[in-house]
Amino acid sequence: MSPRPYKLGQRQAATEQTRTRIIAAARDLLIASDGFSGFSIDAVARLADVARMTVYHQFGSKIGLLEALCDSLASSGGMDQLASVFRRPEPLAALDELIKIFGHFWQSDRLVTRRLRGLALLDPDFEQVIRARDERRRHGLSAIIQRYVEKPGQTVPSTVDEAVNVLYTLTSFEFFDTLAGPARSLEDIVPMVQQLSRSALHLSNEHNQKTPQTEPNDPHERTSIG
Amino acid sequence: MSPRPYKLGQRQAATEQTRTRIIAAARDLLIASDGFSGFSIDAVARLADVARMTVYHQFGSKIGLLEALCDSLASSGGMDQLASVFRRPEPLAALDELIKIFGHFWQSDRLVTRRLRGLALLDPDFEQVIRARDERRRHGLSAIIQRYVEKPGQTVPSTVDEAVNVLYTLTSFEFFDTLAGPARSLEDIVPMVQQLSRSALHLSNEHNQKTPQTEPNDPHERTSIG
DNA sequence: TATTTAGGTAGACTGAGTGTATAATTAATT
DNA sequence: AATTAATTATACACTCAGTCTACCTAAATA
Repeated sequence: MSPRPYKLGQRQAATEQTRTRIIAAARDLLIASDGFSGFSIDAVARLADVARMTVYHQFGSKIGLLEALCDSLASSGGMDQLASVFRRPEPLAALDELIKIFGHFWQSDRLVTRRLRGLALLDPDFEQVIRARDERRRHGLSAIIQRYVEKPGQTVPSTVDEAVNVLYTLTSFEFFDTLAGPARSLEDIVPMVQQLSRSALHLSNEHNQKTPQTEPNDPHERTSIG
Repeated sequence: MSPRPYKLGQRQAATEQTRTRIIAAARDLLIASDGFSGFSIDAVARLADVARMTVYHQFGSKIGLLEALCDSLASSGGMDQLASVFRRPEPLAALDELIKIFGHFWQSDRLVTRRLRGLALLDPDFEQVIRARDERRRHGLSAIIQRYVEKPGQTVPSTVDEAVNVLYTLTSFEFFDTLAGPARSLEDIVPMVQQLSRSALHLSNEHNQKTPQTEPNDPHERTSIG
């Protein structure tokens, strides 16, 4: 009755290869197929040359497969380089590099990422998968900005949260993707995002007090740095 | 054989009411249901208290129904107020008001809009519906910025396109939605977007020449307005 | 009033897709 | 040689989109 101990040794390699082949097929299908139609477990299995049941056996469900695809994209998209960002002593240089790294990441599988994020807007389960990863970016930005405000010590914590939130938005995939549009390469817009982020930081420093909800009818308000 | 001429008079009112009821049901279902699952023609028909065939008869397909929902949202979301924007003589005031109007629009049916835009990322047919509307916003921004640069006459057209593109991104639903997050009301972030847009405009004016692709290792680069 | 038109309905049907269950196959492990 | 786990083949229940046909009904027309 008691199950005999069993370690898969050589078999694990074959299993990993099967999983990799299925994930690659899922990625290819998301790129090739028109949108999300045409992306089915059946089509993935056919493209990966495995039985449909194997996909379910390895990933449990469609969402499970796409979650594994997310992991795969993060590994191959240079997300591991993020560790070097937090070793930089200068916060603004770290911010610039973080923007650059994420620019490359968003670009590396832009179509696939777009589809995955579209699905996250429609499926609450999958939304949590994406949100968890986004929150890691927010946490990284928070660490950078914390060190940034520690030097002059001029900003209150609530304003720090606001600044982090703006940077979080400016470094989102959606911002990169919309800004790049159909023509601009994502590498071309990295400097734009970097400059916008600097501007946002300066704005956060200026407005330690809440701006009153005035009518925006006066275009002559001072916006330059005093 | 030749069909007798037929004008629907009283019947048109009843038909309009049916369409309105179906669209309202679709909107409610997108809000209530978990994501996009649970949104089916059958569910919409049941909630609107019509036969499933009636939905197909009126809207042709699921995409057709959602396209009609887009029209309905634009009507009820205050998009008609955009006409007053372009009558403003001062471009920057017009920009501020455009941002304000879109802020209210994005907020008015935020969940529904999010689902619709998520679907647009997955379905190429529906993507064109959304893209066409977004391009109208770009066109409006372009008109404003054209008048803005006519006064000092300092910026070259290619830079105008870049400035319009940045403003297009800053006024996108995705930017508002990400910036607002779960806690901030969209009305609270309208001033942020307005200030970021001003900053982006100033950056566009400063950088008529392309910035070289340097390593972002120097955090002491001048970023203030000289 | 009789006829025509068109919106709305009912029901059946195809086709595709997800997810589950069960048993059989195969190869590595014990 | 027995066991374990991956993979497979097959069948099943269920949902959904979209199409088709026939029908009912009320308004419009002659």
